Amino acid sequence: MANIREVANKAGVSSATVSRVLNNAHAVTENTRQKVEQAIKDLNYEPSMLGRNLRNSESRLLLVVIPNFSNPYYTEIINGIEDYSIEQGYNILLCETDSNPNRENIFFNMVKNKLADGVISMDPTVNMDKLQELAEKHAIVMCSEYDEQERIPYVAINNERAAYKVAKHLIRLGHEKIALINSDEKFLYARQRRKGYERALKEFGLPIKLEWIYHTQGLDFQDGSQAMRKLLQLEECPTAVFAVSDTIAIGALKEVNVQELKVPDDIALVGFDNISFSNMTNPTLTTVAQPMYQMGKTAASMLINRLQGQKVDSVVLDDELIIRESTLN
Amino acid sequence: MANIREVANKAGVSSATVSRVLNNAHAVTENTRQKVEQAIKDLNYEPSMLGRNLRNSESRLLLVVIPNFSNPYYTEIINGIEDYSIEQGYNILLCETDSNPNRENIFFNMVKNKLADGVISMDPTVNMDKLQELAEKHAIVMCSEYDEQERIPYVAINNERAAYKVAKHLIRLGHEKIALINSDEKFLYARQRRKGYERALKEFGLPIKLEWIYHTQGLDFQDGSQAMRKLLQLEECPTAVFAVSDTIAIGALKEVNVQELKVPDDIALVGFDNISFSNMTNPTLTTVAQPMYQMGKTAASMLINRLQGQKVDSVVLDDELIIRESTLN
DNA sequence: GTGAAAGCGCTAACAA
DNA sequence: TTGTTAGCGCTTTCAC
Repeated sequence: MANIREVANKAGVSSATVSRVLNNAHAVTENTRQKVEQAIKDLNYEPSMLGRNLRNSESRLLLVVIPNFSNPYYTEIINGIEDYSIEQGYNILLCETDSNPNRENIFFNMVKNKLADGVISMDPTVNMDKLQELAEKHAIVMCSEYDEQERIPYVAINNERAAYKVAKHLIRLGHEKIALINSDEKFLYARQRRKGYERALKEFGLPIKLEWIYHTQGLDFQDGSQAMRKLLQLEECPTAVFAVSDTIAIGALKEVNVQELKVPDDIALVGFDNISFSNMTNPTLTTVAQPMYQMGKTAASMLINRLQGQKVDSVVLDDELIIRESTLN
Repeated sequence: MANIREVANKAGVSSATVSRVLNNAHAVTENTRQKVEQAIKDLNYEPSMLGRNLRNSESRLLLVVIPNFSNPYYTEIINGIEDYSIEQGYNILLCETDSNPNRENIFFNMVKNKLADGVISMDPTVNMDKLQELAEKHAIVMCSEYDEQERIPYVAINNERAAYKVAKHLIRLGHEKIALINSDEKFLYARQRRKGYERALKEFGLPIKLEWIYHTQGLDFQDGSQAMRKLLQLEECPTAVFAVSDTIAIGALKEVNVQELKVPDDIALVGFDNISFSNMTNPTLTTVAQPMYQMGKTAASMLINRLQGQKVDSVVLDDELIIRESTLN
């Protein structure tokens, strides 16, 4: 692969001039420009990003950190991030931590090493202290999950309000025994959604029973199935279940089917995230849609603005309750 | 952020020695090593990948090209690729083409630009000629889909045989009217799976009816629903359907449910890929499991071996028919 | 408008 | 064992 000097030689100019042509600098005669462009074509030249990036000390690579590829929740967000980034001349490096601190370290080092310019973190299991430390010297934006002390700009929805809406929807349908399948409350979103759930129950004078609040280990289908199994074993069985993720809700739905009960007749069910599968289950799943693509785009634009020296503020977007068969009367 | 010279100054050695310490070269006294390591700590130094990569003219970044994030088929493969790559000190850059030639170009340019060392292509819509051209100067491995002329090493399963097994399974259950929901036969895997399907039918003396072979536009749920709708409108309705992807099969299942028919009683159904959702549907879906994680690992190891100058050969792995409720008698 | 030269941070060949 | 030096490919002053 040819380098810039070979192009310069071939065109009979200096490498500085070639560089000017490459970067659309104005101070180049039309004539020289054409000679250079011809040489570039002849030699099939492609400028090396490595050299350029070293010189400019930027990589134009953005790190996107997620806990896990297999949660479809992230895919639309990533689409949004990627579309915006590519449009702005950045590429994204998708990093899966598996909630493993070692892998997290590898990725953070890439930023310290200048292999990436900034980070969009969507990992709720992230070590906030380390992220915070990184944020002192590097551009970081959080998406979905965020730092409660708001030291790092984020884009998210109002989880408390969304959960409140879900619970209220169930109450209006006449349910009085409403269970919550929550994930680990070490996650901010989990604490917030629980708050919203409890606020609605209180507001309508319903008791909050601890045995109706189940905490899963993870967000896999099995976690949902297991949770539902436990809830169905209770003496006083709930008539409605709100799961804080669609994957959990789908696992729960499976368990209801296995036990030959019916959704929504025996048990109403609500999920969260509106992943594409939630519309393919039988019955289809009532859920909360986050504006995922928009969140991704917003996160990317915040990060890139930040890299360009602007100060950016956090953004809270609107969610939407999508009512489907799993909560129809 | 400190650079290597500052560390060298602080430790009272030359930058070459610091470099030796960083790269675990043996020719360093324990004493010097300690001084250097202390200086590194004191200055909070992290070596710049940019400088290192330029010098070594490698990026230790591998491009993984997929058509679309939202097909869960790819997630396990990517896990395999990523685990192996990280273990070998490479990182992966996940690239979604959306089957858009422009985006494909962007990614290929990253290789030409030295921003990535090699490519694992899983995109069946890839422009084979361009990929072939790239392969002349760069390390490329294909995964799942491959070049029929075998000019580029690949890892895949035997699609013809897998489809044959599926059709035979349905025939043994007594089905004689077996439809195929295939994707576009511009894809090699689609042509191969059709061949296997037809071979089984022929072998058992069943006619191949063109109206029972439906071609979808894409691999989304809707494509499956639409295909099933058409098949159910036929005068002579099939009693079994083989869909070449789980996403299609799940869409098809949805349509069967909508029409208030029963799987497997009215229609038996088989998918392909064993995505995690295929075990969550009601009924659960019979499908073909590709050894996805293994495929990913294999593809990564082939690529890295290639980068290290070895010659690599294509690999064909074994698949497995997973029989679940959608084809139970 | 163009070229010469310096330097981004690192490693490797060679010398000592 | 360690240091000196050159150079990876590019951009950007500063001259001219």
